[in-house]
Amino acid sequence: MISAKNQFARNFAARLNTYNMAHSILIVDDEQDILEFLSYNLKKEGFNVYTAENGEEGVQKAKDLSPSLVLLDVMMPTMDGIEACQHIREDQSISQPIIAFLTSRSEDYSQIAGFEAGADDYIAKPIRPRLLVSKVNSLLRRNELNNTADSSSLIINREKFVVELNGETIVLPKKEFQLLEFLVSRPGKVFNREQILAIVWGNDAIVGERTIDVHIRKLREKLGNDYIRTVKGVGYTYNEV
Amino acid sequence: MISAKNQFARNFAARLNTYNMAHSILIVDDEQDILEFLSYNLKKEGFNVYTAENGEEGVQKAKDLSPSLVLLDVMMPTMDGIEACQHIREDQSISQPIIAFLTSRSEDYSQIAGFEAGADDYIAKPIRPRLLVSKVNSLLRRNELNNTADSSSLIINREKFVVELNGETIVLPKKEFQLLEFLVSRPGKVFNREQILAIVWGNDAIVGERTIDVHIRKLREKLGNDYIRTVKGVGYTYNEV
DNA sequence: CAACCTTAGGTTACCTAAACGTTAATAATC
DNA sequence: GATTATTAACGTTTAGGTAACCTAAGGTTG
Repeated sequence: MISAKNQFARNFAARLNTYNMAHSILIVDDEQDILEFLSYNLKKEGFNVYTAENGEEGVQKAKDLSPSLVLLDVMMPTMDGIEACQHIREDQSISQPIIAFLTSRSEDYSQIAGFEAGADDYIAKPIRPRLLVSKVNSLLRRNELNNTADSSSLIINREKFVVELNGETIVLPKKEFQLLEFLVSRPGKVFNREQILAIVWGNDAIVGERTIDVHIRKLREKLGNDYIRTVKGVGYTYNEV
Repeated sequence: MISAKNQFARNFAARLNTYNMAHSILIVDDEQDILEFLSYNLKKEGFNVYTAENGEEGVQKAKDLSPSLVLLDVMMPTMDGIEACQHIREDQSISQPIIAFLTSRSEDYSQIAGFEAGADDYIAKPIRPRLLVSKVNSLLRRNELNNTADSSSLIINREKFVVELNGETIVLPKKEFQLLEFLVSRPGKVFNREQILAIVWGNDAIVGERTIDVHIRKLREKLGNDYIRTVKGVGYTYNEV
């Protein structure tokens, strides 16, 4: 039997997927067999996969195809991954994708340089398919929440793990951050307690009813009372002021 | 209207200027065919390439042309590479370039002597074009990173494994330095333990969880408590004060 | 329409365990 | 042999959870 929590979590995830209609991923690597290996594994998961064989081509395709995620090999001829990453990050006409590097061990400089160049994460070679897929999913999921969050004066900065409200930076503990992130993911939508528990606390977590209230209260304490509205008997919703 | 391709071409060219074309490289070697081979491959990448056929000429051209990088053959008549390197390093009127030696395999002594003379790296013969290019890029990038005096008062000197904080020079052991270097690569970004381990310790290293904490503590001991922020359950981040 | 309940959520203070900090001793490295 | 890295053991902090109680909204009843 599927629990109500599980059910909701799956529905919610499904809906997120529908919105972006099968994410597209661009893989940039000069080695043909790695391209094929990654392609195969990601296509199997239902992603739209594109490939490029060097940095230059990668930047061009990032521009043309607007992928959600770019997997960049560091070592490449013509234009290496770090340079390509810089180009992508600096080009305003490119709808900024998530960028993850593919690195072999002992590429000391390049790894740090990679983050400095604006990468979000890295994936270490040799690549294990399962880990790849789970990492890719987690990266993409993070992006969905990010994208919907910047319409108001409240900016959720997942990278820095802080919230910016009217120019003021607020540091939040993990759970409070996640709860706010979830509510903000759909401004105006009222989430019931069951849904909040399923997403923020996880399908299996068993916490009391008051727990949510307390976290809501702490958020209100920090943000002001106007952002999170209680709909009695239904749930909570985030509203722009 | 400007086509996407045109647009890209212009952006791309502009960036080549910033990243590559600004760099000039001086190659010093007595063998004509090696000069040509290296020249060809580096010119193809858009670098400004100059050549010299012995140490004396190399020092002179380093002075006249102010290259960003000098590739020095070790074994040369008239004045060998190590001597030339010393001359370049000692001459205050030369805007100090990055110096890399070209060495044949198992010239162990010369490599050590080379570093003593002030070299930054060495490149082993026989030289593979791809590796050459990526190494050259990496060296030039390292230099750029070095010169990028961060907006804050913390300056990382990768050469000397030293950090300058408010004018004060702090000597850091390797691991502490690497950890700090990594965190500073993206001020504000919260790195989780997995990422820290992978980049600073290497993909395969298996060290205990407390190891990171201890190094963080040592850094805080030396820098003060305000620079590295803990995000409980998430990771660490470097923040300018 | 008072007075009374009922219900859902708000508030506070407190407890606990996980996560992190610290120290010192040992191992590795240079 | 000295410096640096790692580990283990223990101390500390704090985020997260809970219980107990409070309050407000709204419904019910005489």
